[in-house]
Amino acid sequence: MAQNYKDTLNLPKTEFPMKASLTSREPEILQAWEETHLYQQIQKAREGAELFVLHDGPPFANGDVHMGTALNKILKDLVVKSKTMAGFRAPYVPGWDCHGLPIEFKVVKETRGLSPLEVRKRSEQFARKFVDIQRGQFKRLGVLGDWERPYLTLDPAYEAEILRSFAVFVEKGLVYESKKPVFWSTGAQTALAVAEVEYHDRQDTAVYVKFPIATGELKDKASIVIWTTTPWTLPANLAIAVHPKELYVARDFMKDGVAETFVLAESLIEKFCAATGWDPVGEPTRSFPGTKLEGVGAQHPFLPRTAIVLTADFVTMDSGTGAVHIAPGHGDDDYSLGHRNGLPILSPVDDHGRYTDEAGLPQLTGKYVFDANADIVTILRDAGMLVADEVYAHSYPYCWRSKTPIIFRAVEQFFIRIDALRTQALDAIKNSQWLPAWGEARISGTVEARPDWVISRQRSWGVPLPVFYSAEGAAILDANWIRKLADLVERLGSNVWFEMDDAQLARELDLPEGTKHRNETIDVWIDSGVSHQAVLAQNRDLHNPADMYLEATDQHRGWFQSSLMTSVALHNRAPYKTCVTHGFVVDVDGKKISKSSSYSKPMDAGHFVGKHGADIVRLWVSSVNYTDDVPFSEEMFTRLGDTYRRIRNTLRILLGNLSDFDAPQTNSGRLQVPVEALTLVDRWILHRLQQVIADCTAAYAAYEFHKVYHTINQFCAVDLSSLYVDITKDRMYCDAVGAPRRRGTQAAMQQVFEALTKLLAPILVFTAEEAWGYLGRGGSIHLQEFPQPDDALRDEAADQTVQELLRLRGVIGQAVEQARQEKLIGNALEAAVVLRCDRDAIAGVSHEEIEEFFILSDLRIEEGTEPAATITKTATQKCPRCWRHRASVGTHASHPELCDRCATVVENSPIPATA
RNA sequence: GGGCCUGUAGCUCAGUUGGUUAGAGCAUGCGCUUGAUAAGCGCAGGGUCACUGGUUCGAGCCCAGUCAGGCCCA
Repeated sequence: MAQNYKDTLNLPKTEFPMKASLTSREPEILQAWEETHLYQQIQKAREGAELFVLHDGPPFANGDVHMGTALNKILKDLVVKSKTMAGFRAPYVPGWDCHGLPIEFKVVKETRGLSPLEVRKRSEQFARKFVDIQRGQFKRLGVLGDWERPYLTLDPAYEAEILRSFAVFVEKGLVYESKKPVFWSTGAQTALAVAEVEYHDRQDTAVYVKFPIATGELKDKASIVIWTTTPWTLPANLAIAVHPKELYVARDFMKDGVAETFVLAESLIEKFCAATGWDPVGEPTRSFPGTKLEGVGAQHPFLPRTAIVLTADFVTMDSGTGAVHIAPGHGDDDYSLGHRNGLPILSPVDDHGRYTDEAGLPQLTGKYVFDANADIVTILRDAGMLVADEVYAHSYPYCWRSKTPIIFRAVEQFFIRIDALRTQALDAIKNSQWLPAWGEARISGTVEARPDWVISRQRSWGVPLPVFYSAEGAAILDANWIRKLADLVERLGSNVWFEMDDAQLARELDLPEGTKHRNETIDVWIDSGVSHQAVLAQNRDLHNPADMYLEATDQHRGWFQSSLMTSVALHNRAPYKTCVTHGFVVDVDGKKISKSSSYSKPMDAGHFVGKHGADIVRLWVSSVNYTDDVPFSEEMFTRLGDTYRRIRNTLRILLGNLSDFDAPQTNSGRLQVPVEALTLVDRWILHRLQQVIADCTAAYAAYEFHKVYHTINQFCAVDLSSLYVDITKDRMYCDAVGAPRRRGTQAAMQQVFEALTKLLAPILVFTAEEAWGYLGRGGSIHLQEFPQPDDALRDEAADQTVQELLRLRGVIGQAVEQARQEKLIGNALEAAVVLRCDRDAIAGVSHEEIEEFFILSDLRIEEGTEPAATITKTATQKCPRCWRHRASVGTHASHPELCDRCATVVENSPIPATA
């Protein structure tokens, strides 16, 4: 019988499904966006609005989009979408870094023995393939942008801008040539990248060699002993390095009746003796720190030259003598130490790894250095400079291609003078905003410390290094020639450099006859580093400098810096106003993801999009504080699914409650009912909504997306779901359809729904769009602007009163809970509650509203200081329509079962046809 | 080894210029509801604020060190 009354209720009605089915619904929405050209629509809608340019740092076009890439791209999209909804014109032009070793390496690995031109053609195919793959994956994440016109560093027009920028560097005298050691394959006669080196076990002759001290206090009295596993590098020795703080001694040693005074690290004496058979004799001498040796000259063991003693932190005490043989032409540390101290680069070895005349050993000229090791040992022994030799087993780098041991060899490289830019760069850093603020210290640190920038690469897949050579072989850096080349490249692509022979190219560029060129390329960090010039300055929709760069923290040394340097060189300012950084994706234990094998596969973003949907991935991004490392786990995704469902159901119940409310089709934002006509809870929820709007828009403006997430989550779970929606159920369901207080609540809900959907739109791009569609307003939510807090809807008094009521609600809740435990009542609507409290605190709220607020049937309020509630079972009858136990049940003649409110409603409303 | 950074409930986050008993949501447990129902509501448990020492009347917050973790160097 009671069932009959269900049909007289205004239950929520909506087609908005409870189940999200994101994995199938998102692609449909995506398709609709494509068909309606949503991105273009948005740009058009913001025409003339203030411009905000987030410049995309180009990811490498290799591999699938993983969670780290997704994090970065979604953060960028959150910025772009929130700026757009804040009223800015925020175009987003995505880009890809297409040149460089990671791609070339994969191509060369697949097919070996390709010509440079073939390598280039295959690399381009490879890059374009992954541009397409990644583009699809980024779009699937809900990232909106100019996907049809991205920037690619391999575009001829882009390449031309790289060359034109290079021309400016040349013009300003920033580019110079010098030698620098690189991994060199003597088998393949080419420079190698770290990735092309593999390590094999190998036995070499290690030697202890003495360098008689030739200057200072110990002149002619002692010899510094060095240890090396590469005797062949000794002809290139120019210095000896000692640690500045470690202790050294000058001490007598004896072997086979011969006594000598050696200088070496005190802590290594024992090992030295064990390895060489020399024994210390005489009194231990006083030790002294390495700095004391600084500047001392020592005679080269077999060449007429003096090696200078330098101090260096890289000297370790794990092996050798604590005195390190330095050959600036044959080692990285050696090079930088030599460079800092003004030593020349001596690298007397040819492409095949054979000594040249420069080695100063005519009898060995032309000999392969690894074969010459034995000769060097002999020379040392004959000269009386060999302290000891030993067979030494170690792991040694080999060329992965020719399987020959590699050598460190200095070859001509081109550099950019950082010293000429450093001061201006540091100023530019100060003039930019860094988020978080410590980013400034971090990039300043790297800029202060960085050495000159090596910009030449002995590789094929890149923009040609625009250096020409005279017939005599002298390098020519000419800005005008480079500009001519840039024009040619813009027309025909950079392959011309590799396709044309010297004569052809000279003719094409109108260069002197006999001008030659080589197959070297520019460091790819220049490619992406000039994107401000090649993209921001070229695209009329954008501007330079950008408002924001947003990348992971490793880019302080990477793109943030390379872009800064090139921009300072070109314009003497930073290419960005603000740099935002985010951390890396780490697992639950805060460990690097790649180290945890369990995540090796599912780290692809596609895995999670396919399993949970892009909106969940986006919700993850929004939920974390990205300035730290970003935690990630399966559990988090489960939790996020819960949060998502809570938000979705909140939107759904609001829509359901609004089904019979005539939403205005045009003007949004206007409350449909005068505020004064609203009940307390309505005024309160509108007040809360203004706070939520203010908090969320402020959080968006500060790029603190996790605050948006938490604010909305809290608002949905507490204010709306457990309070407002729950409290207003009675009036929404049971009041007459057109009852003023019901309409008032709908007006408030309308406000809440609209604001909530808009505030969610940058994060839950698909769900917000879907929900927006049910409002019947038409168009995409992404064309809308954020709501603004309306002071007329703020109501501190209502908030105060509700805070008081919530305190009392807690007291009642506990009492009701206890009554339930005691089986006194089941449902709280069966309870008769006597509440003792300070009546003044809730003065002005009608008894009816208070009962409704507490969701009670039978409440009596008595005056008291300390709030307390006592529960008994109510004596009144249950109204089968509204389920409240009311004294008025049975008083109505035509509907004796009903309470007076319900009886009136039923009497005055036509029973729906379905009944 | 150096530079920069992080460390608050099982998870994600709050925690104002140091000032009562460190908060929220989710998760967990126990109930209620079956008119948001592969939903909703209530109540409860859960923290040596990484650790150690210091400054202070008082420290999650300030200082030093240790441990753990991240990025970049070496």
